[in-house]
Amino acid sequence: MASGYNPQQIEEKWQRRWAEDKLYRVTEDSTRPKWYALTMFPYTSGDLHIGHWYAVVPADVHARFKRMRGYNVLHPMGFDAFGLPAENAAIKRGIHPFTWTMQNVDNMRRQLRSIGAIYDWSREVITCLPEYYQWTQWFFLKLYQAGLAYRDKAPVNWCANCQTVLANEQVVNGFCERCGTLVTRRDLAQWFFRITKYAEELRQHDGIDWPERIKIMQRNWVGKSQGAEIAFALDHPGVGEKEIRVFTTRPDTVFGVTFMVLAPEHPLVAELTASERLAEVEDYIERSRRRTDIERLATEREKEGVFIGAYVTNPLNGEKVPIWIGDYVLMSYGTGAVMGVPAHDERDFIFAKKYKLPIPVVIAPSDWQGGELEAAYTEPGVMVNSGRFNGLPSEAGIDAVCEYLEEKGWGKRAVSYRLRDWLISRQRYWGAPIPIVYCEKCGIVPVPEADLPVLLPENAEFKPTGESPLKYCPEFVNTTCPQCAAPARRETDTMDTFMCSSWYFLRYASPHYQAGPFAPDKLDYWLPVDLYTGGAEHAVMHLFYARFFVKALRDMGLVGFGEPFQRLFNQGVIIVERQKMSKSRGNVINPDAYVSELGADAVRAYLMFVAPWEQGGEWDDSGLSGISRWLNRLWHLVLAEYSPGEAAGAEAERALARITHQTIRKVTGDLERLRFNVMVSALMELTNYLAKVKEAGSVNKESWVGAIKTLLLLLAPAAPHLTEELWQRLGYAYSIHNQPWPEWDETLAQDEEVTLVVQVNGKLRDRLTVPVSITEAEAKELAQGSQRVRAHLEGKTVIKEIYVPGKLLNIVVK
RNA sequence: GGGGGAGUGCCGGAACUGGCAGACGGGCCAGACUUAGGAUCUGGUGUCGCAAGACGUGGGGGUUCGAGUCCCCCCUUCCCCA
Repeated sequence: MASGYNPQQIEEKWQRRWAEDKLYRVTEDSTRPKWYALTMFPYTSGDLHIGHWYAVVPADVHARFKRMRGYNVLHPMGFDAFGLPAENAAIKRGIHPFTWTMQNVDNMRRQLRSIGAIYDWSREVITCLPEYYQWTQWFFLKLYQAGLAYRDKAPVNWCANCQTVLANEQVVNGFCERCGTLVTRRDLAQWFFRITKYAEELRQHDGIDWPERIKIMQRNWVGKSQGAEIAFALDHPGVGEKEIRVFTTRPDTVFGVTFMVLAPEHPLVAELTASERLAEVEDYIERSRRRTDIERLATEREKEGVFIGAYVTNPLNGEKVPIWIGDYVLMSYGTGAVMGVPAHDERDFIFAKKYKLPIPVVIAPSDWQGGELEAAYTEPGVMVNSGRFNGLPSEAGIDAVCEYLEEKGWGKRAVSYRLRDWLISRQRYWGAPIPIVYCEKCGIVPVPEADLPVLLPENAEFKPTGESPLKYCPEFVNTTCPQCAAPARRETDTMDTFMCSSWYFLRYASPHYQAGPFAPDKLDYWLPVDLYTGGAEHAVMHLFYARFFVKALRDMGLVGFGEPFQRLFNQGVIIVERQKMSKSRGNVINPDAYVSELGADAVRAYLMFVAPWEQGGEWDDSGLSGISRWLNRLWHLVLAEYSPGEAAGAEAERALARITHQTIRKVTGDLERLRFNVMVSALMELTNYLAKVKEAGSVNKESWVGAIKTLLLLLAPAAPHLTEELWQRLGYAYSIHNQPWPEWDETLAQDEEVTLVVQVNGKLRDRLTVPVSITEAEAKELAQGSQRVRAHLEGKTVIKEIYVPGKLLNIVVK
């Protein structure tokens, strides 16, 4: 009798052997179709928990399946290694971010190896190494040259006491984390990428296979609205500006404007404020500085504002409109000014009620009697009190008003996006330095490509200031101007880490290429990514930035495609005790103990089985032991001596072939559609069936051997170590992972008999086992012969009979 | 407030384009083998009912010969945006 299943031994053994043989080493091969399967690379946080496994294992199973189906599969792995936690570790524990990060990489790489995936480790990328971030900086320069990178002022969190910039997480309830001083917002010159240039294209997802909800989220993120930009005339002594422009989606309501609201930081506020209002206005501006944008926009918050004592004129009706400031208007959206139409906008309605501003109706509800409104009416209606437009339906009015505005030169049709440019400056150490030099004479000077990388100095001081530590590193800051050689200063901010992950999938094609970020021929072979999998939390940020990057590179002629990820799939989340796993909750499941006790193969199979991949589910030890039992049973079944019994015969052999081929068909389809849970259950069913066959000895040796072989091949992607071991023990040639995927024969998979359901008035009355070839007439006759069916037909007239071939007969009676 | 999911036995979940609800696994119950069992094997397991049968996929309505599946309303819950 064979020895027992011992995953500890065989898993390590095969992992070593595969590595020695370079079994999963990938090179370009024009004779096979390529398949680029990418899993989002992990952040180097320290340990892989079971959630990481959940992201990684089914992706590996699918990649292995593709490999067996004859594809040349690239399935790489790497590490997203820059970012704040490394710097916090430096501050808290006095360990250098590089050391901390690389220790984590070592540990995570070890854990990832224990999974037994087909990663080609020679292609690993680590974003914090100079050989990588040199190209991150190179891309910055390319974007700068293309006019897609620019410097502008943007607000940051500022602590007046510490005299420093704070990161968002250092602001606790609006106060400085350390000294408790109220945090205000202050403008700082920072770098932006002009992602808004691609707003329209980023809304479209033509030709790519992405989940509908991710596409919707991205469209909402871009936030396109159509409407008009309208100039309200300004005539204010001593002010050069002659108009204030507002964007509105409702030009049909312009006759109902009774006030205008500017963002408190609007540049005209200082000039327009009447002296007697000054104190109140300044006080209001000061208070709104302390609020975050999210607070300012919160719908449940009371809308507040202050009249500044100035007016504009409504071009359509010539009325004087008082100017207010209100912090629910943001400078960064639209023009930083909105028109107030209280009768037809909820926020404006509340605002007008509070400050007793008039609320004239200009869009009449169908049942309107001319009275006052109880609440804002935002639906379509008929235009009233609107001069020449009276009587027009409001939907048609939008167009008519636009037409008129354009004719008179008072405004124009316009599109407004919610999307803002991407702020990439971080006042942090652990990131790729922005390759820019500031020179007294030459101004902003990009670092020449030949001088890359701009290395992060090792000896930076980590003060928990929130300000870039590079600022206090003279060897780094002080340099010479690349243009005029005069003394100059380096940019001390580093780049947002989303920048590193916006192009890493390009690097895997040629990770050691030194003449550029990628070798063009290799890129052409592998890209775009065929299947990209990862968590849905990256729906907007990472996936959005990566798409922007690729589109920008396409327009520079650097890549030949406009979408990086052909198909996107989001797996669900593994939860523990009904809660999301997190370090702070202390409910993180580390897979190492399970791997050493039950084996990686059992953990792999369990994660596939626990729930549909896109859904995720609860981690449950007892479910895992069920899988372990199955693999054990399978092990003994495969290695057991098989001897046909006296009852062995052709019918049972046909039945076994049928089940086997049906299983091939099912498993193939399930893997193709990433339905791993049902794939595993199909393999369990086949195992159970084989156990019965074995017990009965009902087939000849050849049939048995063939079925076992198929079972192993079908299981190989899911349980690579176990199947490799059994494959070898059965005497087949190494490696099972180089075998072609089994094909099914549709004829053999065909059922000979089916269960015909007989219903009377839609209620199940009998089940008949009939040959598949049964005709409608035969089926009806058989049904009539059924005692149980007849009982329900007695004394009734048959009105109609519905027959679904091979499935069902429904007799409708009265 | 807007957008998107999800509600099926005791539990995780099956059910392809409407056609046998509950596959597979866990748990539980009974039995076998055992010095022992958190091992292994066999059988059972939606609810009510002795049975025939009736009921049953969050609730209510609808379409249909037939609805877990399609349509409308409602409830619960999760995620994203505000």
